[in-house]
Amino acid sequence: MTVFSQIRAVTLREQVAEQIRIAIIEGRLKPKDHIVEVTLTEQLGVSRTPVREALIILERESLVVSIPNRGCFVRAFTADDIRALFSMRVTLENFAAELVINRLGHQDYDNLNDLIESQNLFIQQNDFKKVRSTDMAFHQYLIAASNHPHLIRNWQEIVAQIAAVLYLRAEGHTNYDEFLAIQDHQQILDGYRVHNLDRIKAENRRINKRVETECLMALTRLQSTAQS
Amino acid sequence: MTVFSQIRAVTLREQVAEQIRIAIIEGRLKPKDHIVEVTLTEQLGVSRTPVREALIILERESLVVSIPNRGCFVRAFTADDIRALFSMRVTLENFAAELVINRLGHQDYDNLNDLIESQNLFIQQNDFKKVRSTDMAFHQYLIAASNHPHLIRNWQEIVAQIAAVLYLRAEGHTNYDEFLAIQDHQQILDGYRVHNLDRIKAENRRINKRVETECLMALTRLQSTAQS
DNA sequence: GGGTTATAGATTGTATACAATGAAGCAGAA
DNA sequence: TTCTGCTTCATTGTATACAATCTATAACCC
Repeated sequence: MTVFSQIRAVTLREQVAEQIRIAIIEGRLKPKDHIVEVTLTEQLGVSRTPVREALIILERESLVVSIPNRGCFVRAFTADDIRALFSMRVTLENFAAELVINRLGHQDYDNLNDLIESQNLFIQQNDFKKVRSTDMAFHQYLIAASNHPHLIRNWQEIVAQIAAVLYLRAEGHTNYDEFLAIQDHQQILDGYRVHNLDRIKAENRRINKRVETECLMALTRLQSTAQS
Repeated sequence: MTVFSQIRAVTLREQVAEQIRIAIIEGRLKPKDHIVEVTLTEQLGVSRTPVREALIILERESLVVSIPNRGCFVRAFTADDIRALFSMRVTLENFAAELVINRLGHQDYDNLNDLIESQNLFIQQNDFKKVRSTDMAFHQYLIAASNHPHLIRNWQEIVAQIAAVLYLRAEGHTNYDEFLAIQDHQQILDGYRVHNLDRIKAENRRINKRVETECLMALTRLQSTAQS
């Protein structure tokens, strides 16, 4: 059918944006950090123009905050921000559920199940970077299946921001049960298998509430240690 | 209480973005139009840098499409795009309804009612520009009341895109009943007054479905005339 | 000392120059 | 004719220079 995949020119500004994005998500750039353009210029080996343009992109994604004539700062999330993020994520994922519940087939169920099993394996191997990405891939699969451009874009933005706060959980809430996520995903998959929309929605709410709580606890913990 | 309101420096790129945004929404820039940077440079009296940066912002808002080394083009909406826009708008407005239904008070009901009456007046005066902005203000009031940053941002993006296709309706579907919108708004307001969430959601679905249909009809009409 | 004003340094905002890319048209060969 | 390759031109991508702005520090006055 399709022999070749689309070729897309990738501009410098997008590469720069991706690098900064990853640095924020992985916590190498911390909240409130001042992002100085020339510093990135030197580290990335490009001129200021693509750096500036990348920062504009990231500002639109709410990963950085730009103050005119002052500069760019890594976004710091408040408790209210975290609550807003998760409430929006539930809204979007439940919308996705409505769209895809009658579109998924056996192949999809198998693919989703494979992701769950992979994640299980990675947990046992203590490879938490892959655990995170597989976890993400599970949710992304459902969102992508919606084929709804705005849903996909908005969800990705929200999730990137959540990822940026999740590193807080990793630092603060050191020892939480990774297998809970496995059970969560299985519950969701079962909901799709039996075409029970309400069950899926309830699961989404429950799961996101739990992760939200973990994030909030990590946040307060970090804030109290920052004061001392 | 607060004597002064916050002063916010406004950069050139934001002013440029706003001008282009309005031009697209008002239909002065038409879908598929090639936006050449130097042309805007001359018309706006600024250099290419802020123009470029403004175009990056608008690309993130999906009002223009940027192809590397080719340039920026005003977004052209397909039928699927329009359907996606309205389905997302319903999702967001229903989410807003959940958030604000128990927060609105008599003052809010009065404000919303004033907006409905103003719109009624503007219709009778045939001042359709004010009709549009008052219509928008009604919905915006409800969204803003949610105080949910992501909801507000996502909704504004969606609505800007809808506005960009609504001018199609104005051109294609010349004579539709402006008073329908008045009735719609009254239905929604009544729903809030009696705290009936399901009724509000159903109204939102119904209203957006109707406007979506009008947009789709206008789109097919314009496409058929474009061929001839 | 408390408070205001100058000054210096760093950083961002804007303008412009140069490099790279792609589209269109034309010429020539199969 | 139809395809290929070349050339030109318009336009975007990137780099850099200059202007405007802000922060902080120090000098100054009362």
